[in-house]
Amino acid sequence: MVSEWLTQRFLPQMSRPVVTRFAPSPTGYLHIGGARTALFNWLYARGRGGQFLLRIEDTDRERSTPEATEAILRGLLWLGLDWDGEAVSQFDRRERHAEVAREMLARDAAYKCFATPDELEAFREAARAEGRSTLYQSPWRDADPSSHPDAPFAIRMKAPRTGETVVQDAVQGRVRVGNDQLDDMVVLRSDGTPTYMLAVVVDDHDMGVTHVIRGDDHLNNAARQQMVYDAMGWEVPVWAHIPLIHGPDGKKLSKRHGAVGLEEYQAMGYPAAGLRNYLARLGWSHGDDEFFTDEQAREWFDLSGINRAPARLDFKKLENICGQHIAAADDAALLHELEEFLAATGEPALTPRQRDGLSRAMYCLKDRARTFPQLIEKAHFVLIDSPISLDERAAASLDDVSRSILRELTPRLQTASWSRDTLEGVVAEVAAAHGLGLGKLAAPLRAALAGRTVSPSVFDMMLVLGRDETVARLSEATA
RNA sequence: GUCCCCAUCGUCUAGAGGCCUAGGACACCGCCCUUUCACGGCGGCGACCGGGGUUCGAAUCCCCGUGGGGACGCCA
Repeated sequence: MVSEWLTQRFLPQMSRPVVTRFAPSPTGYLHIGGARTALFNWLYARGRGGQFLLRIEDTDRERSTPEATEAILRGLLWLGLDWDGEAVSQFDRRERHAEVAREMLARDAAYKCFATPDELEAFREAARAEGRSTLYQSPWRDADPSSHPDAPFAIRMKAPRTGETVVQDAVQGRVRVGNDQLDDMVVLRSDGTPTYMLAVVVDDHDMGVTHVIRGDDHLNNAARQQMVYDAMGWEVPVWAHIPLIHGPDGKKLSKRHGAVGLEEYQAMGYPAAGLRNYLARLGWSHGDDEFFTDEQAREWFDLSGINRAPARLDFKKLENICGQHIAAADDAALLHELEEFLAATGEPALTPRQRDGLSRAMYCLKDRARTFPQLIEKAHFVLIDSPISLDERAAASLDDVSRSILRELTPRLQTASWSRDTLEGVVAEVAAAHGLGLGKLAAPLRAALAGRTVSPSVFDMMLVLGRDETVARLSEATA
């Protein structure tokens, strides 16, 4: 029992060096679901010393745009998913696809179909109206070649009409499809261009792809595509059809759920490492592990850990994971990523002074933020210039009494040694002298230093700002 | 309509016949820590879709319902 399960899940994957691929069609932005598919392929290949390839499925000339291709590449790069070699253009390989179609014709695995698109449409309409199956059975399948008209034709696969096709899937298990459900799909259009069904198989074979990890909306297609592999005598890759990502309401992810394109996630300020972690964990698990590094993900990732049910996007959890990654990140790397975020969203770049301050403040900022905008918000005190403006609540906490106490504190800070212990001692003494708790004095101090009522610890701010700036802000606030 | 896939707390999930009084994480609610916001700590709430089998024993295996999703193009 167990050994059979092991055999089914693992055996096909053990023999060949792993080659995976991501094959998006460049008709828009990079979908967050597509990004996860890419991630799974990347994780699987990288975790096994294999190759991760990229192919742009641009055979639909109407809808494919170079801008969309650019957006996809940019998105993958931002997510940190590097591919091996050059991205392959499927359109560029159309001659090869046509060659395979002709080869299938020669092998009698395919035939010329002279039915026109109008005839097909009429057939489907009638079938639908009568409640019959819309699967098209071409009269040309068994027609005598000598009776062929001198007209444009499409090349159709000669699919078996009886029996069943079995798709052995690493995620879905053994999937059986009755051959009466499979029609003679077109592989080469009457204009001589290949269809997706043909191109995908030829390319995957030629590129040496061993594992096809893709959305389960392709599960049905796998049965059809196997016919092409069989017709050409090619080895069928390991299939792994992963469930799609759904919106928070369980419906197919769409615009109305908010962010769908990867670039929107970037613009919202999620760190790439956090998004990788979250996306990897969505529909895949390794025991109870929730927070992990890329190294761990590569080591742990396996097809057997992929769930079969669609998963819903949960922004709260995404934020939480991102917060953990920000907290765990190296200060310098985080600053660099923050600057890239600023650039990507069209924000003004940091001044040298701001970068310097941020770099010194990072230690007390990063365990409080889940996204880059939050990080920037927390860093407000170090980003602003004198004279600093107070928001309404900060202004309210700087009343006359507070100001007079701060005026008393200022000269003492001018002579105190600039360490946390000393600063805490000095502030505590001044507070105590007025019969106040630390909290009472911290509020106006915070207002004076940050112009707000929410900020990092007042002592962290003083340490980051330094004596001169601290004293300057206090003098300014009490003037 | 036909075919395919799926089904554990609100969400992501652990679970491979006895380790399950069903575990973890996020969210939510308390309390603690605390100079604010956060972090953190402790605790609480909270699920095996329904019905039949199989078995000494079922979240786990089988069947039927139900509910979701996907596919049915000379789109990809």
